[in-house]
Amino acid sequence: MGTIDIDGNRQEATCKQELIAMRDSLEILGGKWKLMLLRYLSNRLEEKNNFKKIQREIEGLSAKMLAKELKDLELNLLVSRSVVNTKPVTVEYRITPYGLNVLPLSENLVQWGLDHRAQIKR
Amino acid sequence: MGTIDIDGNRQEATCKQELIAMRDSLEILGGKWKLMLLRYLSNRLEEKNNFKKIQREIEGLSAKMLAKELKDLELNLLVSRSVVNTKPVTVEYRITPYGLNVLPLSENLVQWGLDHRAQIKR
DNA sequence: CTGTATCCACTGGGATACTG
DNA sequence: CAGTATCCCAGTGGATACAG
Repeated sequence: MGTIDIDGNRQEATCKQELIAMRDSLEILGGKWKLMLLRYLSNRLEEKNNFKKIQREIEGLSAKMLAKELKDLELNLLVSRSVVNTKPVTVEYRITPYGLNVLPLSENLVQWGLDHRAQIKR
Repeated sequence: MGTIDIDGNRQEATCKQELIAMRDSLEILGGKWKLMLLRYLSNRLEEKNNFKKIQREIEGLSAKMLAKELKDLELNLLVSRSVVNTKPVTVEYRITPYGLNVLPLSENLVQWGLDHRAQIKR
Protein backbone atom coordinates (compact mmCIF):
# COMPACT_ATOMS: atom_id res chain seq x y z
CA MET A 1 0.00 0.00 0.00
CA GLY A 2 1.02 3.63 -0.18
CA THR A 3 1.98 3.86 -3.80
CA ILE A 4 -0.65 3.67 -6.45
CA ASP A 5 1.73 2.92 -9.28
CA ILE A 6 1.24 -0.45 -10.84
CA ASP A 7 4.46 -1.92 -12.03
CA GLY A 8 2.77 -3.41 -15.03
CA ASN A 9 1.73 -0.01 -16.25
CA ARG A 10 5.04 1.60 -15.70
CA GLN A 11 6.79 -1.18 -17.51
CA GLU A 12 4.37 -0.91 -20.40
CA ALA A 13 5.14 2.76 -20.82
CA THR A 14 8.86 2.23 -20.59
CA CYS A 15 8.68 -0.59 -23.05
CA LYS A 16 6.87 1.51 -25.61
CA GLN A 17 9.33 4.32 -25.25
CA GLU A 18 12.12 1.87 -25.74
CA LEU A 19 10.58 0.66 -28.95
CA ILE A 20 10.19 4.23 -30.14
CA ALA A 21 13.80 4.94 -29.28
CA MET A 22 14.95 1.90 -31.19
CA ARG A 23 12.85 2.92 -34.16
CA ASP A 24 14.35 6.40 -33.96
CA SER A 25 17.85 5.04 -34.07
CA LEU A 26 17.20 2.83 -37.05
CA GLU A 27 15.49 5.66 -38.86
CA ILE A 28 18.28 8.14 -38.27
CA LEU A 29 21.21 5.81 -38.79
CA GLY A 30 19.63 3.19 -40.97
CA GLY A 31 19.84 4.64 -44.45
CA LYS A 32 22.01 2.90 -46.95
CA TRP A 33 24.89 5.33 -46.61
CA LYS A 34 24.54 7.10 -43.28
CA LEU A 35 26.72 4.94 -41.09
CA MET A 36 29.19 4.54 -43.88
CA LEU A 37 29.40 8.32 -44.21
CA LEU A 38 29.91 8.80 -40.50
CA ARG A 39 32.67 6.24 -40.45
CA TYR A 40 34.21 7.80 -43.52
CA LEU A 41 34.21 11.25 -41.97
CA SER A 42 35.46 9.99 -38.64
CA ASN A 43 38.51 8.59 -40.40
CA ARG A 44 39.19 11.91 -42.09
CA LEU A 45 38.85 14.43 -39.33
CA GLU A 46 41.92 16.30 -40.54
CA GLU A 47 41.01 16.47 -44.22
CA LYS A 48 38.90 18.84 -46.23
CA ASN A 49 35.96 16.68 -47.13
CA ASN A 50 34.03 18.36 -49.86
CA PHE A 51 31.07 17.00 -51.74
CA LYS A 52 32.83 15.74 -54.82
CA LYS A 53 35.68 14.15 -52.89
CA ILE A 54 33.28 12.16 -50.77
CA GLN A 55 31.26 11.05 -53.72
CA ARG A 56 34.39 10.03 -55.60
CA GLU A 57 35.76 8.00 -52.74
CA ILE A 58 32.62 6.14 -51.73
CA GLU A 59 31.88 3.85 -54.60
CA GLY A 60 28.33 3.63 -55.85
CA LEU A 61 27.20 6.75 -54.04
CA SER A 62 25.18 9.06 -56.29
CA ALA A 63 25.05 12.82 -55.90
CA LYS A 64 21.38 12.63 -55.09
CA MET A 65 21.84 10.20 -52.25
CA LEU A 66 24.91 11.96 -50.92
CA ALA A 67 23.05 15.25 -50.77
CA LYS A 68 20.10 13.64 -49.06
CA GLU A 69 22.07 11.67 -46.52
CA LEU A 70 24.27 14.64 -45.63
CA LYS A 71 21.19 16.79 -45.17
CA ASP A 72 19.63 14.22 -42.87
CA LEU A 73 22.79 13.84 -40.85
CA GLU A 74 23.14 17.59 -40.57
CA LEU A 75 19.58 17.92 -39.29
CA ASN A 76 20.44 15.44 -36.59
CA LEU A 77 23.56 17.38 -35.64
CA LEU A 78 25.80 14.51 -36.58
CA VAL A 79 27.56 16.32 -39.40
CA SER A 80 28.43 19.96 -39.94
CA ARG A 81 28.43 21.78 -43.25
CA SER A 82 30.44 24.88 -43.98
CA VAL A 83 30.72 26.78 -47.20
CA VAL A 84 34.18 28.00 -48.17
CA ASN A 85 34.65 31.05 -50.38
CA THR A 86 36.95 29.50 -52.94
CA LYS A 87 36.73 30.45 -56.60
CA PRO A 88 33.99 27.98 -57.31
CA VAL A 89 32.61 27.61 -53.83
CA THR A 90 33.43 24.40 -52.04
CA VAL A 91 31.70 22.94 -49.04
CA GLU A 92 33.38 21.11 -46.24
CA TYR A 93 31.65 18.40 -44.31
CA ARG A 94 32.81 17.24 -40.94
CA ILE A 95 31.50 14.86 -38.38
CA THR A 96 30.55 16.73 -35.24
CA PRO A 97 31.89 15.87 -31.80
CA TYR A 98 28.41 14.69 -31.00
CA GLY A 99 28.43 12.61 -34.15
CA LEU A 100 31.43 10.74 -32.87
CA ASN A 101 29.12 9.15 -30.32
CA VAL A 102 27.70 6.82 -32.93
CA LEU A 103 31.05 5.17 -33.50
CA PRO A 104 30.77 2.67 -30.65
CA LEU A 105 27.36 1.71 -31.93
CA SER A 106 28.64 1.25 -35.44
CA GLU A 107 31.50 -0.80 -34.08
CA ASN A 108 29.00 -3.06 -32.39
CA LEU A 109 27.13 -3.48 -35.63
CA VAL A 110 30.34 -4.32 -37.43
CA GLN A 111 31.29 -6.81 -34.76
CA TRP A 112 27.89 -8.43 -34.76
CA GLY A 113 27.93 -8.66 -38.54
CA LEU A 114 31.34 -10.32 -38.53
CA ASP A 115 30.37 -12.74 -35.79
CA HIS A 116 27.13 -13.55 -37.49
CA ARG A 117 28.78 -14.27 -40.80
CA ALA A 118 31.07 -16.71 -39.02
CA GLN A 119 28.13 -18.22 -37.17
CA ILE A 120 26.07 -18.75 -40.30
CA LYS A 121 28.85 -20.31 -42.30
CA ARG A 122 29.46 -23.19 -39.93
CA MET B 1 61.88 -4.94 -45.37
CA GLY B 2 61.02 -8.58 -45.47
CA THR B 3 57.27 -8.39 -45.52
CA ILE B 4 55.57 -7.56 -48.74
CA ASP B 5 52.27 -6.59 -47.19
CA ILE B 6 51.38 -2.98 -47.63
CA ASP B 7 49.51 -1.60 -44.70
CA GLY B 8 47.38 0.55 -46.92
CA ASN B 9 46.11 -2.48 -48.75
CA ARG B 10 45.40 -4.48 -45.70
CA GLN B 11 43.50 -1.60 -44.16
CA GLU B 12 41.52 -1.16 -47.34
CA ALA B 13 40.43 -4.77 -47.25
CA THR B 14 39.55 -4.64 -43.60
CA CYS B 15 37.63 -1.46 -44.10
CA LYS B 16 35.56 -2.95 -46.88
CA GLN B 17 34.79 -6.03 -44.85
CA GLU B 18 33.71 -3.82 -42.00
CA LEU B 19 31.33 -2.00 -44.26
CA ILE B 20 29.94 -5.28 -45.49
CA ALA B 21 29.53 -6.49 -41.95
CA MET B 22 27.69 -3.35 -41.00
CA ARG B 23 25.45 -3.68 -44.00
CA ASP B 24 24.78 -7.29 -43.05
CA SER B 25 23.71 -6.30 -39.58
CA LEU B 26 21.36 -3.62 -40.76
CA GLU B 27 19.90 -5.94 -43.33
CA ILE B 28 19.30 -8.76 -40.91
CA LEU B 29 18.12 -6.72 -37.95
CA GLY B 30 16.85 -3.65 -39.71
CA GLY B 31 13.37 -4.64 -40.81
CA LYS B 32 10.47 -2.83 -39.29
CA TRP B 33 9.65 -5.55 -36.81
CA LYS B 34 12.70 -7.73 -36.37
CA LEU B 35 14.29 -6.16 -33.35
CA MET B 36 10.91 -5.66 -31.80
CA LEU B 37 10.16 -9.34 -32.27
CA LEU B 38 13.44 -10.39 -30.75
CA ARG B 39 12.87 -8.18 -27.75
CA TYR B 40 9.33 -9.44 -27.45
CA LEU B 41 10.43 -13.06 -27.50
CA SER B 42 13.30 -12.44 -25.13
CA ASN B 43 10.80 -11.13 -22.58
CA ARG B 44 8.67 -14.23 -22.92
CA LEU B 45 11.10 -17.07 -22.79
CA GLU B 46 8.79 -19.07 -20.55
CA GLU B 47 5.61 -18.63 -22.53
CA LYS B 48 4.16 -20.46 -25.49
CA ASN B 49 4.46 -17.89 -28.21
CA ASN B 50 2.34 -18.93 -31.11
CA PHE B 51 1.65 -16.99 -34.24
CA LYS B 52 -1.69 -15.51 -33.31
CA LYS B 53 -0.62 -14.52 -29.83
CA ILE B 54 2.35 -12.61 -31.15
CA GLN B 55 0.30 -10.89 -33.79
CA ARG B 56 -2.35 -9.96 -31.27
CA GLU B 57 0.13 -8.51 -28.81
CA ILE B 58 2.24 -6.48 -31.20
CA GLU B 59 0.01 -3.74 -32.42
CA GLY B 60 -0.01 -2.97 -36.10
CA LEU B 61 1.74 -6.18 -37.10
CA SER B 62 0.04 -7.92 -40.01
CA ALA B 63 0.08 -11.67 -40.57
CA LYS B 64 2.01 -11.22 -43.74
CA MET B 65 4.77 -9.25 -42.12
CA LEU B 66 4.89 -11.47 -39.07
CA ALA B 67 5.30 -14.55 -41.26
CA LYS B 68 7.99 -12.89 -43.29
CA GLU B 69 9.95 -11.51 -40.37
CA LEU B 70 9.80 -14.79 -38.48
CA LYS B 71 11.01 -16.64 -41.55
CA ASP B 72 13.93 -14.27 -41.94
CA LEU B 73 14.85 -14.53 -38.29
CA GLU B 74 14.63 -18.30 -38.43
CA LEU B 75 16.93 -18.41 -41.45
CA ASN B 76 19.44 -16.44 -39.46
CA LEU B 77 19.16 -18.83 -36.53
CA LEU B 78 17.86 -16.12 -34.27
CA VAL B 79 14.46 -17.69 -33.74
CA SER B 80 13.29 -21.28 -33.62
CA ARG B 81 10.00 -22.59 -34.88
CA SER B 82 8.35 -25.79 -33.69
CA VAL B 83 5.03 -27.22 -34.68
CA VAL B 84 2.89 -28.63 -31.90
CA ASN B 85 0.35 -31.39 -32.58
CA THR B 86 -2.64 -29.76 -30.97
CA LYS B 87 -6.08 -30.15 -32.48
CA PRO B 88 -5.64 -27.37 -34.92
CA VAL B 89 -1.87 -27.29 -35.06
CA THR B 90 -0.15 -24.49 -33.29
CA VAL B 91 3.37 -23.28 -33.75
CA GLU B 92 5.66 -22.06 -31.03
CA TYR B 93 8.30 -19.49 -31.67
CA ARG B 94 11.23 -18.97 -29.39
CA ILE B 95 14.30 -16.82 -29.49
CA THR B 96 17.38 -19.02 -29.71
CA PRO B 97 20.28 -18.80 -27.28
CA TYR B 98 22.24 -17.37 -30.16
CA GLY B 99 19.48 -14.87 -30.78
CA LEU B 100 19.93 -13.54 -27.29
CA ASN B 101 23.23 -12.11 -28.44
CA VAL B 102 21.48 -9.29 -30.23
CA LEU B 103 20.02 -7.94 -27.01
CA PRO B 104 23.06 -5.88 -26.05
CA LEU B 105 23.05 -4.38 -29.50
CA SER B 106 19.39 -3.56 -29.31
CA GLU B 107 19.97 -2.04 -25.87
CA ASN B 108 22.60 0.20 -27.39
CA LEU B 109 20.19 1.29 -30.08
CA VAL B 110 17.56 2.04 -27.47
CA GLN B 111 20.04 4.00 -25.41
CA TRP B 112 21.30 5.96 -28.37
CA GLY B 113 17.76 6.74 -29.43
CA LEU B 114 16.85 8.00 -25.97
CA ASP B 115 20.01 10.08 -25.68
CA HIS B 116 19.52 11.47 -29.14
CA ARG B 117 15.96 12.50 -28.46
CA ALA B 118 17.18 14.37 -25.41
CA GLN B 119 20.02 15.90 -27.41
CA ILE B 120 17.78 17.12 -30.20
CA LYS B 121 15.15 18.66 -27.93
CA ARG B 122 17.48 21.06 -26.21
C1' DC C 1 -4.86 -21.68 -36.03
C1' DT C 2 -1.14 -20.82 -39.37
C1' DG C 3 -0.19 -19.01 -42.71
C1' DT C 4 -0.49 -17.56 -48.45
C1' DA C 5 -2.15 -14.81 -52.19
C1' DT C 6 -3.45 -10.66 -54.11
C1' DC C 7 -3.75 -5.90 -54.78
C1' DC C 8 -2.00 -1.54 -53.97
C1' DA C 9 0.34 2.73 -52.16
C1' DC C 10 4.53 4.55 -50.69
C1' DT C 11 9.40 4.95 -50.48
C1' DG C 12 14.33 4.24 -51.23
C1' DG C 13 17.40 4.53 -54.22
C1' DG C 14 19.83 4.36 -59.07
C1' DA C 15 20.72 6.89 -63.76
C1' DT C 16 20.93 10.79 -66.11
C1' DA C 17 20.74 15.46 -67.20
C1' DC C 18 20.63 20.06 -65.83
C1' DT C 19 21.34 24.72 -62.92
C1' DG C 20 23.90 28.21 -60.11
C1' DC D 1 32.13 22.43 -57.67
C1' DA D 2 27.70 21.63 -55.37
C1' DG D 3 23.91 20.29 -55.74
C1' DT D 4 18.57 19.75 -58.10
C1' DA D 5 15.19 17.77 -61.18
C1' DT D 6 13.27 14.05 -63.45
C1' DC D 7 12.25 9.47 -64.49
C1' DC D 8 11.93 4.93 -63.20
C1' DC D 9 12.16 0.56 -60.93
C1' DA D 10 12.29 -2.81 -56.99
C1' DG D 11 11.24 -3.63 -52.51
C1' DT D 12 8.40 -2.68 -48.18
C1' DG D 13 4.63 -2.99 -45.99
C1' DG D 14 -0.66 -2.46 -45.21
C1' DA D 15 -5.52 -4.56 -46.10
C1' DT D 16 -8.18 -8.05 -47.28
C1' DA D 17 -9.46 -12.50 -48.66
C1' DC D 18 -8.54 -17.14 -48.94
C1' DA D 19 -6.49 -22.09 -48.01
C1' DG D 20 -4.75 -26.13 -45.32
